Amino acid sequence: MTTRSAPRTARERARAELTNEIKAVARRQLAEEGAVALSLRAVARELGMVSSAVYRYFPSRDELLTALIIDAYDSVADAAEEAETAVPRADVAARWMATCRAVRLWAVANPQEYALIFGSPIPGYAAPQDTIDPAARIPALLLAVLSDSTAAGGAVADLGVPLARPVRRDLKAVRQQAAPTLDDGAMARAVTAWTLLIGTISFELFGHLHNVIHDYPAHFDLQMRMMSHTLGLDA
Amino acid sequence: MTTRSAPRTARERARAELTNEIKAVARRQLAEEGAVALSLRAVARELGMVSSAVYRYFPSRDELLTALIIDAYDSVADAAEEAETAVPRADVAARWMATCRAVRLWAVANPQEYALIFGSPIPGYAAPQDTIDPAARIPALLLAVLSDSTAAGGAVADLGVPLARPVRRDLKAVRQQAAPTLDDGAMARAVTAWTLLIGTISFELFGHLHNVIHDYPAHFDLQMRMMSHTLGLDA
DNA sequence: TGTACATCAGTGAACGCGCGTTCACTGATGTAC
DNA sequence: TGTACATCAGTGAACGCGCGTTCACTGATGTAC
Repeated sequence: MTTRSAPRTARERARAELTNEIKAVARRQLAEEGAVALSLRAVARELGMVSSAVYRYFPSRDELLTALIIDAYDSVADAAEEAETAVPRADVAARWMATCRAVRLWAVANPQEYALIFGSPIPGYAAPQDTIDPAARIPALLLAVLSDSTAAGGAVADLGVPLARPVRRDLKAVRQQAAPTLDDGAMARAVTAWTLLIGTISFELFGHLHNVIHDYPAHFDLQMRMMSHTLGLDA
Repeated sequence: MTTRSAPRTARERARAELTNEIKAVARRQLAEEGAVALSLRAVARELGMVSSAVYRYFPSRDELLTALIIDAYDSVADAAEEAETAVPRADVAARWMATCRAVRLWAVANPQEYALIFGSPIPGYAAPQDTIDPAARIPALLLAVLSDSTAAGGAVADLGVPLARPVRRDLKAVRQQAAPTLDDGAMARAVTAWTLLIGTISFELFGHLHNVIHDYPAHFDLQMRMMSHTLGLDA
């Protein structure tokens, strides 16, 4: 939802609007057929323009895909941040649950966009650098909650296993960038939490719990609450 | 690796062989271009036959896909079972780690086949009933290890949160079918473990740990060992 | 404010490609007597 | 064992479809003087 400096001329305004319309139509078609079936020609058709006209806005199909991917990351992160911000700062467990639930609800409402960013990579498509920052917003949010928790005296459960040196090296780099107050154990648990959050949603949406779990929200809540306990958030 | 009753006539033998050849070529093309790009025509071309001839063996593209999916489930389950069987029965922690590592190694060696079964669903393709049994083999293996562990006195870590009724209902149904000796807590942890196993591998293969984790095997081992500890396997 | 030129959006035709599936057919393999 | 008929594998042409991308073009919008 980045609002850039307002376009001045009619031409600039029309261009910004059509760019968004193209993305909106593409998003709709994505929702129906999946990312791989996304076609510039179909988008153009639905907009009533000739297929070559779309090239004035996106130089190739991949660029359109990239735009959709960035929008999806921003969209889910917006939802998560909004939910998390509404919770009193001191209640770290509730902040964690609010974040998790917001991500799941967004995913259930936008399954193809979810698959676009968390499903199998699209063959032949290489994600450019621009996707990195938006992709990091939710992990950053989780680390912020965990940092606030440990600052308030919360402690993650003992790992029960030693940390190998290469792992410590990797965790150190992330910590320095995103959560300087967390120790190695908390960082390792944070990776677990992030993996489990997305893993649980993917299992639900990709059908791996079909005929096994029937009450998805209850299942999700339990898994995330267990994680909350392990992260020391309800202490 | 199901070896059926040996085909008798030359025609039957040729048919079985060509069926396998088609699958093998399809598997190779899958590895290169991904599931969505899989085309009957390309497979036929590579086999030097006319595209319509493939229809003698698979009545449609979807049927070929189904065959590949079932083979993939069986292939990864074979690898996991073989690794798990090689470990002394009493060492449940080692059996758990052997299973996890075997699944990851298979996935790393066969990323597109992994994506076929654990990635985003293919739009327009509905998995038939035949995939259910092969898909259940690895979860069954994990439940067997956990059952042996609790039978020997091992205990999963306290959940720290109560189990809602709908969740208990779902867990009960699975237990009755696959692990009658486990209690609700162990069942809930088993779902976590299965989710985390696949989630961790998906994060690695789908690029979500790119530039974050550099030593994937060490990262994977740590996560699975932490889980082993939580499951009470190293007690 | 008015004109001359530059920029840009959108058109329409074309290139070259690949796909799944059907169908009538030839010729080889298998089976029953 | 030998023949007559039935089954099956593979051919080749065709149907009808959609795709991404390029290119020379018209006409509208914007800008500099």
